[in-house]
Amino acid sequence: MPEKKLSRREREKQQQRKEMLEAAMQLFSEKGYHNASMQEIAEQAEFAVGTLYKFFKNKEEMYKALVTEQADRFHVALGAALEISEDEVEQLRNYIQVKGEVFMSNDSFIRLYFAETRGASFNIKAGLDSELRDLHYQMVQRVAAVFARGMERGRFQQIAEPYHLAVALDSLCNAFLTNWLEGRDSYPESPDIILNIFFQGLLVPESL
Amino acid sequence: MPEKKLSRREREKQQQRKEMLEAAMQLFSEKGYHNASMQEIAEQAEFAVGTLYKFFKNKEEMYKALVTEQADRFHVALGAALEISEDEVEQLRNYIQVKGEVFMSNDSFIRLYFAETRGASFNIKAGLDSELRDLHYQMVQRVAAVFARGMERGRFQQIAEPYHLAVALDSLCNAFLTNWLEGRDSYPESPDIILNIFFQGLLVPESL
DNA sequence: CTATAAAGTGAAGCGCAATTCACATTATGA
DNA sequence: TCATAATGTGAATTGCGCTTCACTTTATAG
Repeated sequence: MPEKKLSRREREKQQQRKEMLEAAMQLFSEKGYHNASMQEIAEQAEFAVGTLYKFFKNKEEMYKALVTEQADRFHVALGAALEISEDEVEQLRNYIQVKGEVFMSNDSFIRLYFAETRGASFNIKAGLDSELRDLHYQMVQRVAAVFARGMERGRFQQIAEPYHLAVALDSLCNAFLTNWLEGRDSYPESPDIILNIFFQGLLVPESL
Repeated sequence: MPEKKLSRREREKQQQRKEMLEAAMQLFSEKGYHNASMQEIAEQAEFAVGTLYKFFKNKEEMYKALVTEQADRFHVALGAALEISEDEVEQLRNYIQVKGEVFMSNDSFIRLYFAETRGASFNIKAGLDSELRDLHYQMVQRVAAVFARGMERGRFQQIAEPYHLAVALDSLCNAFLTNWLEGRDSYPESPDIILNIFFQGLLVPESL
C-alpha cells in the first residue's frame, strides 16, 4: 500500500471525497437512490453540486463507489474473522460476532447492502448488484469450507450440505440484523444464540 | 364474498385491471419502481397511458395496489398452510412447502416482496413497507406460536426462544428462495432439508 | 338509425432533478 | 506583488416521465 506518498493537497482531496461519500451514504440509506438528489447530497456535504462532479462522473458512479468501497471493507473484515482461530466452532462464532459488530456500527451501510444484495437491486442499471452478489457468494463459500472441514474432521455431523449450512448461517445473521434494524429485537449479545440453533437439535428424541 | 353480482361490464373491467397489474408486476419486478415508466406499462398491457389513470389515481397507487393485493393472497396461503395439520412438525413442514410453492410460481412477485420487506424499501414515500413488514411480522409470530406449542407439549427442546426460531426458519426459507432466484441452487424439493437444519444438532456430542 | 353516455386515447404540459459550464475564488510560485 | 493555474461554484440547460384533458371511438337505449 502506498502510504506517505500523498501530498498535503492529495490528502485534502481524499478527505473531501470521503466527506462527500459520507453525505451520500446517509442520504441514500435514508431515502434511497432515486429519492436522494445530488443537490441534497451537495448541501449535506457542504459543497456545491458542481464540485461533486469534479470527483464523480455522475450520480451512478458516486453510488457505485460508495457501495463497493464499503462492501470491500466489510468483506475484508469478515474474511479476517474466519482466520482468527483454527477451531471450526470458533471460526463460526467469530464470523457471527464480526458480522454483527461491523453492521451495527454502520447501520446506514447495512440498509444499502441489504437493498443491493437481498432485495432485487433496482438502483443501478447493471453490474453492481451482480458484483456484490458474487462477493457475498464467495464469502458464503468460505463459510461452507469451514463446515466442510468440520465434517471431515468428524467435528460436525453431516446433517446437510456444507453450502446449505453456510447459506443458512448467513441468513440467520441477516435475519437477526434486520430485526435489530427494525427495532424489533436486539442482535444477540452472544453469537451462541445463533450457533445454538445449529448445534442443538430441536426435536426431542423419540422415546417410544 | 359477493360473487355473481357483477355485470358483464364489471367483469370486463376487473379483467382489464388485472391485465394492467400483470404488466406492471412484470416491469416493476424487472426494472424496479423508478425505472419502469407508465408509458412502458401501458404498452405492455396494450392500453393507452390515459386508461391506466382511469383505473389508478397515479403510479404510486398502482404499485401499492399491486403489492398489497399479492401480499395478501400470499399471506392467506401461508396462514392456511399452518392450519392443515394439528401436528407441529407437520405445520412447519407445510409452511416451508407452501412458501416455496407460492414463491416459485410467482417469481416476479417474490422480487418485489423481498425488495419491500427485506431490503430497505425506497420506492414509496410512506406506509407500504411498514404495512408489509407488519403482515410479515404477524406471520412470523404465528410460526413462533407453533414452536411455543411444540415446546409446551414437550415435543421440542427449548434451544432458543420461539420467536427467534421462527425468525430463523423464515429466513432460511428466504435464503434458499433467493438462491433459487439467482439460479445458484434449487429450492429444496423436500421441506425436510430445511427442517433438518433445525431438528438435527450439527455438533457431534463430545465423547471424551 | 340516432342521440347520448361511457370508455379509451395519446400528444402536450409541467415539474423535477441530473448535468454542464462560464465565472468566481483560492492557491501556487516566480 | 502579480500572473497563472487549479479548484470550487451554482444558475441555466436539458431531458425525462408523470399526469392531464380535449378529442375519438365504442357501447347503450330509445
